[in-house]
Amino acid sequence: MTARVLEHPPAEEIRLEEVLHALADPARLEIVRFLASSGREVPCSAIDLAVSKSTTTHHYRVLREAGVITQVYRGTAKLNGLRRADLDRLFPGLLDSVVNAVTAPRADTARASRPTP
Amino acid sequence: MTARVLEHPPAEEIRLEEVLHALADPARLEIVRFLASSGREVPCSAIDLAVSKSTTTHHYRVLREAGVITQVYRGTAKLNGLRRADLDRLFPGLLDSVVNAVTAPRADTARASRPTP
DNA sequence: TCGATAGTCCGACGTTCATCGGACTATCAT
DNA sequence: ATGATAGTCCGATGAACGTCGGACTATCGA
Repeated sequence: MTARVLEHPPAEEIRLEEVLHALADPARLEIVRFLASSGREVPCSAIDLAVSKSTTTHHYRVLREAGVITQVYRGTAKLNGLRRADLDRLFPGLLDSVVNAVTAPRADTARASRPTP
Repeated sequence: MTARVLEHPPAEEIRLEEVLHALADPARLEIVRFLASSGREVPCSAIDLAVSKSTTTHHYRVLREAGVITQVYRGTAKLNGLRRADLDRLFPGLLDSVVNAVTAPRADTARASRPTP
């Protein structure tokens, strides 16, 4: 059918509050860290999140709509990449500080086991 | 005269996600920026937020419980200060990047609107 | 003591959020 | 075509959030 094109906010419309909100979730932070460390575009399935498939889709959309990542269809997959250049220009140092931050072990213990489909 | 003491999370318990969430609100971001630029402790009333008094209290509490600010009673006032040392040690560069970020660039400079991955 | 000042606490209300299962669509390889 | 793979869309649900007014407490100065 139609080429499935995904909406991305132009760099000028990326808002700090939205970026911070997007980064303020453990699953999304994990995605961003993975993308930052891998340095390339990866499909959603490359990152094993502890949530269901629909929730995963939701988190990627939040990141894309906040301007944190790009998403491009490629075959049945969808490649996700960090918008590092845009973010580094708009908010210098932010991405690095978030990615490099050493996170303390969470007091909250039992991690929900991933639902079995 | 009960010494009204406020609970602050020890530095080891400050979690990045909570800090990001605390910073992801316009009112709270304004508070943090004010504190960062003033470089000293100021009472709540020093920052004129566009919300009610009870909402203001709420925002300061969120910041304190996330480990972003300190709050100390002094007379009828309550002095708020940035936990810059703790934050800079735990998440180097984060505070500076958030405080120095230029927010809301206008659309009149709209050139290329394609994301740069 | 009294008033003014500074902030807290307490419901309440509507919104947004993260999460899920399940049905669905799109693409590729065979 | 068929099946496998990858992700989307659609309600729904319960929790968290931002917001408010208003009554309340604590402190200070006159």
